[in-house]
Amino acid sequence: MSAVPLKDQIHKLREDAILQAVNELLARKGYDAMTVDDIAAAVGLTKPSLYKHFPSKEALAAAALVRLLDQTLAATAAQPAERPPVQRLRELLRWALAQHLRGTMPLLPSTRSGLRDALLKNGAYMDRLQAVSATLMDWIEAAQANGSLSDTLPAEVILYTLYARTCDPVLEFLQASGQYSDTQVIELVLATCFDGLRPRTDD
Amino acid sequence: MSAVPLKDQIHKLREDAILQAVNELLARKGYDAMTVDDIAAAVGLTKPSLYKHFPSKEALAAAALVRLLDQTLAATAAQPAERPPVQRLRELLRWALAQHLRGTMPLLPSTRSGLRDALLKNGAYMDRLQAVSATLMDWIEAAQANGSLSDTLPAEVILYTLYARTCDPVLEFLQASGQYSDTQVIELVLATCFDGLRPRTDD
DNA sequence: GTCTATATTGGGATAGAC
DNA sequence: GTCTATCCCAATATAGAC
Repeated sequence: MSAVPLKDQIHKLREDAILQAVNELLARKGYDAMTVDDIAAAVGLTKPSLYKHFPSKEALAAAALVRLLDQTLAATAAQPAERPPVQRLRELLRWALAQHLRGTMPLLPSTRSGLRDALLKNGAYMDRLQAVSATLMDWIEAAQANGSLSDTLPAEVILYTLYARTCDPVLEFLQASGQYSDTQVIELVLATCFDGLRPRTDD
Repeated sequence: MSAVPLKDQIHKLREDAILQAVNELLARKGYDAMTVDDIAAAVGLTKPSLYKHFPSKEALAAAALVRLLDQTLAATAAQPAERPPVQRLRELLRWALAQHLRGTMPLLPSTRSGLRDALLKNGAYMDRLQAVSATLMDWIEAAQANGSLSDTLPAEVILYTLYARTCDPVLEFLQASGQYSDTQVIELVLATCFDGLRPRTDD
């Protein structure tokens, strides 16, 4: 157990604040529209100082997304093992939707952001994405096995669908309409995702 | 019946080809990453020539989206009136998803594209969006009334959900996985949208 | 490791010839 | 109404002083 030098702790805290700001900017403006000046202003630095911490805009965004995936991993680990798998999935999506509404969830998939190629080559990012996916796939297959998720859908279709809901524009539409509380928006999206648009005669 | 001058017909055809190219580029790269040079190259012109047809990049994108909404209106009008409303909605979504997979459906909502504000001030665009929405809302309410769509969901939540599915990243994920034909991808997304992820004990 | 000042490039838009 | 050549600004990135 070596003591962590105070200097490094401060350094870590500062970088964490930077990455948090990046995530919020990514959520609000997207990668292309977000400028490095935006980030610097948000965190109270100047551009060259930022470049002392991170070598490029891409690296900033990648590090911010890695941080987000770490938070996601923590959120999965926080799910009680005794909870039924479909409930764990539902709770995790609820958590992600809440992040989205709070403006701290950048639109992950966003195929056409120039960022995508860089992420695919980023080992730290891909490792964590793989880890999250593996956990979710376990839950999905368990839920299918016990009849609480459709087993006519391939598991990966369910996985992708859950990822996609995380950055569903419906959230912003409903929030912008001003007719629903954040909680109501989340429950509505959860309902359309798990129950579909057609009426349920069961349950 | 006044004859349309040949010159105007040619002009119309050329502008239509331009807008088609814009829609494909919007679908593939998104508004920010799409350059006016890209458009010019795709349609075999140079940049200044493009600017003779349209005054700005924003105007190009807006006109392309108006064209898309016109096609959407035509697709709604093509739905047989005797078909049940939920079937009309399903067919229309099927049509839109096919457009998306063919690479001709730009991601409409995309909140954070600088384009959004311009569109909100664009009368031609907003009129058509309003027209499409009005038709869909009629269908949705009719489907809720006859019990084929959930009436516990507000109609506008269903409307927004259908719009959102149109640019669902799940489509590209599944297509990229290479495991499914385009038809299968469409049917999978239709199923998750209308039936949800939980199993159906009915039907 | 922060700043001021600057290099450089990509890309939207235009001038002016034909 | 198409082209070549150019303007110009925004934004990434860096030099160099402190």
